[in-house]
Amino acid sequence: MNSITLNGPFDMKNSIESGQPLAFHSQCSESNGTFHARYSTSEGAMSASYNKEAKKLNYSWEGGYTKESARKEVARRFCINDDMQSIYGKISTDDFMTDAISAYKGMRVTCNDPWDTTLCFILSQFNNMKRIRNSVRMLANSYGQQLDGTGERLFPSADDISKAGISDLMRHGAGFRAKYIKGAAETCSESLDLQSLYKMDYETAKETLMEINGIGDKVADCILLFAYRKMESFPIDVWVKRVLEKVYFNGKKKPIKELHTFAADRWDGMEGYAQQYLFWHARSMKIK
DNA sequence: ACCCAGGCGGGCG
DNA sequence: CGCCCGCATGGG
Repeated sequence: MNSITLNGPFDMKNSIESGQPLAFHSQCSESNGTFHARYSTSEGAMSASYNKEAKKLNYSWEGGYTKESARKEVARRFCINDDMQSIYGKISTDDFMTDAISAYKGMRVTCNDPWDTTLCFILSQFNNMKRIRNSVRMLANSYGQQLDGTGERLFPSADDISKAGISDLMRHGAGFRAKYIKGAAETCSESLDLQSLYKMDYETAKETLMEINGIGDKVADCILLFAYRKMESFPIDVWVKRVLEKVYFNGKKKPIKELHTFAADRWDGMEGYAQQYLFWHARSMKIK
């Protein structure tokens, strides 16, 4: 069994279930304290589990991975080198944040493939978590490449989706977002190299993403955070908006623009991690 | 039955 | 430019 020993705190369950891309395309189970997840990528399938006592992240794989590339995938995916103490030092600005951190200590902002993240978060608009999961599963089953030897499907690539018809995409769970994911898939397989955004600064990368129909301020920030890990990004959805207004503005409604400025001032350079803890704490506590 | 969901683009004032 | 509206679909 291949494994990686972790130093800092790690909460695999919440890293996956907290509404990040893995929440939409992994299958999870839990048995006597060990959390297990299986997820597909464009190259193959990965099985990973975390043993809290031993602090070991165990993994195995199928498809186009080598021993080295598999290890790299897991280490990168779960961001094992994030310095959690330093991050917590930066974002534990008040009681609400310290509560969130203690509730989900070790939850990581994971690192995901740009196209996977783009597809997941275009699907997320005006949608709920369960339906997003089902949509991704249906799209993978219909359009993803087959993993050799199994009936399992890989995550559908931009090329796979670009070849589908809009009405078929609609029927496979995308609904009115079908035209957006097809357009994005065409752009990403023809004219825009998503790899090129890694070397762009936050603002430029965001402008580039928002040129795609169906990607607005919030979805762009999600892609920049969960794929490119640009920590200045601060996706503001209904939950984050509500919790910010409640905790920091005495319940007063504030425009998105002002909330972005607030976050940038308060969690300067680590807004992304702050958002993930705010979001998941607010959701779990059903703060409205 | 009825309400709502990790927003977005388009149309209007 | 800001505001407001409709949007496919299925889970609660």
